[in-house]
Amino acid sequence: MRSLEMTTPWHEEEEDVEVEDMEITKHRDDLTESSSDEATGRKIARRKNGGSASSGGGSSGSTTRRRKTCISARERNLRRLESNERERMRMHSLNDAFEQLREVIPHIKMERKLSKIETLTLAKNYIMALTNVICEMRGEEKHYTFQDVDDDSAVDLETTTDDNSREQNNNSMFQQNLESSQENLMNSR
DNA sequence: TAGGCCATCTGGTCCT
DNA sequence: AGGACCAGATGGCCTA
Repeated sequence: MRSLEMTTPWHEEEEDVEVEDMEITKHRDDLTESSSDEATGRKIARRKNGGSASSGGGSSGSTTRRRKTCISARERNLRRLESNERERMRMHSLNDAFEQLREVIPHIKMERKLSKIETLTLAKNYIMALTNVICEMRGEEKHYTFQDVDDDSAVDLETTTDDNSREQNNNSMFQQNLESSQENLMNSR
């Protein structure tokens, strides 16, 4: 478990807290304007308007002031903002990867896109199905069995019966797809 | 309205 | 030292 003790919260610097809040808001304005992603801009805008965005630990509303550190509060703010931007970019690239994964996983089309946990679960099942096909082609025993929905998935705890049946459909679709492509492969030889 | 999912911020820790 | 990664917190949106 992480320690909730913060060593040097960035707002507990030599400058007044309120001044720093103003500055961080200004920087967020800049980032919002420079961002090409509208959704990102909206999210940041929301943060500006409403959310405190304070995480657990030191930012619990304390207005105590401390005098120390070799870098200025302004510099610290700037680094925080740069760090936020990098983190946003990192999460965007992660989401891009999820999107690419969604595109290559055969699944029953839904009106809504697959959630992240669904995407990972389907990907796992697809890999298992592919592994089974390889085993079959080698004349080995299948590694995995698809019985209903697997029991250790977080999805299973939260999904409805419809979702469960959809996942079963997806699994059987894996099998059908793989069997037909297996036949094609055999025929082409 | 509750719950699921998500984006973002944030500070701590790890890695180069 | 600085960036990447991680996990907790928060609040918005959507759906049943």
